[in-house]
Amino acid sequence: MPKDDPAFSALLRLFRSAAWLDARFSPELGSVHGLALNELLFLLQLSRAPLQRLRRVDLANRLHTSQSTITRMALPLEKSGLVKREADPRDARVAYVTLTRTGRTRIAEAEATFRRMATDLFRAGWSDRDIAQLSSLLGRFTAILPGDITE
Amino acid sequence: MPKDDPAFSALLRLFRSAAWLDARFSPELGSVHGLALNELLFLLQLSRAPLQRLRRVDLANRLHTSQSTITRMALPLEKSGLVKREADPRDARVAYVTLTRTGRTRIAEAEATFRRMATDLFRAGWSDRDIAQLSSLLGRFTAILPGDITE
DNA sequence: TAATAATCCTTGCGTCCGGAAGTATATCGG
DNA sequence: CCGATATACTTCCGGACGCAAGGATTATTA
Repeated sequence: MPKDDPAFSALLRLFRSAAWLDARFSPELGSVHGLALNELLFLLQLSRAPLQRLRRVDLANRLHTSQSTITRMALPLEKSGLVKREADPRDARVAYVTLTRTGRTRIAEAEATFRRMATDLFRAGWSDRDIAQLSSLLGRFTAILPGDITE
Repeated sequence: MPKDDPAFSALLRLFRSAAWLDARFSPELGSVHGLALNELLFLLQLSRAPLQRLRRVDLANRLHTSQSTITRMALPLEKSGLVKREADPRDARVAYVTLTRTGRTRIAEAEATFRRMATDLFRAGWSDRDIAQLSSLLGRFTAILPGDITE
């Protein structure tokens, strides 16, 4: 067993951090806007997409989940009017998930509180340089992936 | 909407990275050692604990999951002999989860392949300094938490 | 000491998820 | 033009999870 293995510890800490942050943010996010973290990321992808819409396959790839999960997640969002179903005139197989006007305002509000939670998270003991560095390093993973939110 | 918000993008990228790495590592890990990623982290915690054992509550806190999940996860691991149940003579409420001898060898093997996957992950375009920096920055989150694997 | 509260674990229930199978449509090769 | 293959989506099924309730044991406090 290696004495010092930065790659190993970095990976472990990444998983631990994600699990911790998920457990920490989910309750507040759900109680404030009625959205699970997954749903926020779902809507965030749509808000960044051209025409505010995405095919279900692409959404699945961007969220690293299965197509069946997208189908199920879209249903309640449609029922609450945040999202609507659209057809593609060129290809009858695809069913776009499109952000509605109310969906846009809702995700804007949720994104605002999410940003506030993010800044609060780094308030204690993090310099601006630290945060930028962490974002940059993690960006090496996400840059490869489809749907990187670079703003 | 802020033009540049490093805290926001860092948090988003952290979640995206974790989801991607989970999807990437789980299949290989499962096929090679018959262990899910959660089970690997489960056993890893035990292997680092004094006497190779932990109370179920502590295990739940370290893995950021519920007690009922620990109860259910322990069952198949007991059946395959990687883990056994132990009582505390001082407190009849606790039921330790203890790593068995076969469990020790199994987690050692799985940890080895996990380390190899970790180094492979950073092979392209990452300097040793980058990896150490990422590990250090993420360590600020995990250092607060119980069960930090610092080796 | 006795009642109350706190802790540890398990079980039941509802929810969410991934993979396989099924349906519909599009594309490719002859 | 037509069969074969590929793609997009949905549905079904089994597994994994969190929460709330319950049972057992320990700690606290009057």
